[in-house]
Amino acid sequence: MLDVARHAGVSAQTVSRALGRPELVAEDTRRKVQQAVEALGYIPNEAARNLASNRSRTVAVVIPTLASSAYSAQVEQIVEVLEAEGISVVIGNSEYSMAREENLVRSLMERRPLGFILTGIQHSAAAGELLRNSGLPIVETWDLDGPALDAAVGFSNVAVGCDVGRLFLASAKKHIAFVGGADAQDPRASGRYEGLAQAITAAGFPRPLRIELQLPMTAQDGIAGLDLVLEKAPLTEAIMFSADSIALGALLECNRRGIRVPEQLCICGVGDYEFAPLVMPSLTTVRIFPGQMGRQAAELLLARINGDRSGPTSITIRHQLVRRGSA
Amino acid sequence: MLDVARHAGVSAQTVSRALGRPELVAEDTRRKVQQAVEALGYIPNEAARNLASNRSRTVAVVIPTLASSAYSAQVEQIVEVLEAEGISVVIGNSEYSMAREENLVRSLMERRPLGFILTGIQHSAAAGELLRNSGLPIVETWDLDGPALDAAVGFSNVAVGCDVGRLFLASAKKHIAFVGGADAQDPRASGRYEGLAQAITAAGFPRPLRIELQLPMTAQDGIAGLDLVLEKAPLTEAIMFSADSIALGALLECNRRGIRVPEQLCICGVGDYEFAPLVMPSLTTVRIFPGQMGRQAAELLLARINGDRSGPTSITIRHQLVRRGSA
DNA sequence: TTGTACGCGTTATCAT
DNA sequence: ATGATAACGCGTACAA
Repeated sequence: MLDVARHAGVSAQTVSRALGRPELVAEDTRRKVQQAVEALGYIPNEAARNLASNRSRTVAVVIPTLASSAYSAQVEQIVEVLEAEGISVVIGNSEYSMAREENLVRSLMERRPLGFILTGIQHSAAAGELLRNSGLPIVETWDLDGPALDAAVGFSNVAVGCDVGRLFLASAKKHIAFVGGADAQDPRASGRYEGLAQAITAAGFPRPLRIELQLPMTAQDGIAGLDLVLEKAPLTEAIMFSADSIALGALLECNRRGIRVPEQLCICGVGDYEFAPLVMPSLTTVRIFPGQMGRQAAELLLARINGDRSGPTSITIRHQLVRRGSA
Repeated sequence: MLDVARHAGVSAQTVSRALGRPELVAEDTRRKVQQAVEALGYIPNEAARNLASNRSRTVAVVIPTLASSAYSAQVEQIVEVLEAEGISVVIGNSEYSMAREENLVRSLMERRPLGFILTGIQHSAAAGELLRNSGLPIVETWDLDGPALDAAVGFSNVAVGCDVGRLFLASAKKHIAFVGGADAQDPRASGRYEGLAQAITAAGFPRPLRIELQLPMTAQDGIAGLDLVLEKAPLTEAIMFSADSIALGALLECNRRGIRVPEQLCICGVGDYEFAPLVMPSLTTVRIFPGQMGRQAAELLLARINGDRSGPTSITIRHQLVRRGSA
């Protein structure tokens, strides 16, 4: 920066201002500085900037994985919103592990980010404390079924499960099962199961069987889930899967085995993945809107970063039962 | 850090060492420092660390978008490899624009990243110069059909097009068309078209029609591409689409219109997206391995960051024609 | 509108 | 194995 200052015949401070707050610098000076910057190929040092101003231009985002289109769509929108503000996004993949999430939070804190966007409202005690004590704006996503650390953008997984339960009931199904991520890894799945169970038991039918799978889940795991259901509860008439990925595996396996869907067995997923309308029969599912969730999470975080705590502390992203052929 | 030093009864420098290079510190001292760190909840300041050491722990990744599963799968693996080394990943979305890519490179440079992973080998002149002059390790992905700035991991898009061309020829199709991204936005599509054209013209048939679409492309755009092909070249017997997403739209539209696939019209995509085996008829496509590409790119970058320039400067990720029902 | 002095929190270097 | 001192490159606060 000193080189640029000399080249432009001004002080270093003026260069700093010309770059950071151009409105405080005379038009003429600014141009000279700009020319010097280009002539010398000067690139400001973000670390020095952060250290001096005690402020980074980074937001930390922690998600389970980018391999699932729901999370990547969410991150895509987060990046888009924040990039426009000159804020960059540092990604951490927790791989569905709270321990890994805790490590990520700890190491991301070293960057002194402007804020955090997290997945879910379930964190290790240490991570929660770390986040709370930081005093940073924090937006949690994907789960509105409990208290947020600071603010949350998402939906109620319980409500999602409820909707599916009611759909099954409307088709006069009463032997219901649920296949999804294990409770310890996937609290969102647990919420969906709870909602399903509430709807079913409220109608006077027995609490659905729950099969817990290890994450990440592929279509193959869906078949395993189907097998377990049929083994433990052969009378099952309808299965809710916690994600379309595993619902898909089960659906195709039913076709192979000659189990008629939805006559013999109803199948419903969550997510409305790209393939859901394409399979035969087409997959009934619950549509969620991860991109919107990402966008709103980023915008809410931005507001809070800018000191605006007047906004809502919780934003609901709608979900939508999409009834197709499989249930 | 001074607080920690006082609490542990040592100097700040020892704290720094205990954290950064524990092997240089006596076992006993290290434990005391560790305890002080935990007692005080000390979190190192990455900006200060970067400034003092003149070294960040960041890698910059620039891709067109995370919304496409190919790119997000790539980034997922990059993050996984680098996270294990304590390096974090900053993402930039170019939205298929070289101008935006240039801005991203410029602003990411301010973080003094350890290296860059970029998409494609086509960049604006200014971006190229910026990257070259930085002296940083750079890995370009997705395109091996030209000279890399530094190193490249990917495949030949020309070869992909060639393979599809030969497949069409093997089915005795000679009126061929190509639908894909516009040349200015999507150089990878241009490579695929060139390969296709090479194969077709080498067999003595006319150069295929090329339809150029604006990015990003959805299934809907595939229908528009199909329409244009049928309008400009009604005799077309086979269409290569530059991505499965648009091939899907065209395929479903053919079903709707009663155009028999593959008898009347062969359709082939690229990417082997999740839905490709699921549609009717199942989609013939070229499988690529974005996750592998990401992993290898990250590993190659790591090696170069560590000063190891002995490795290859170009790594080929295999691709694979997957013949299914549509061609 | 511009310049001067100082400090941000850490690591490198050298000394002990 | 540990400590003292000097940077690292910039923004803030204040003065001119």
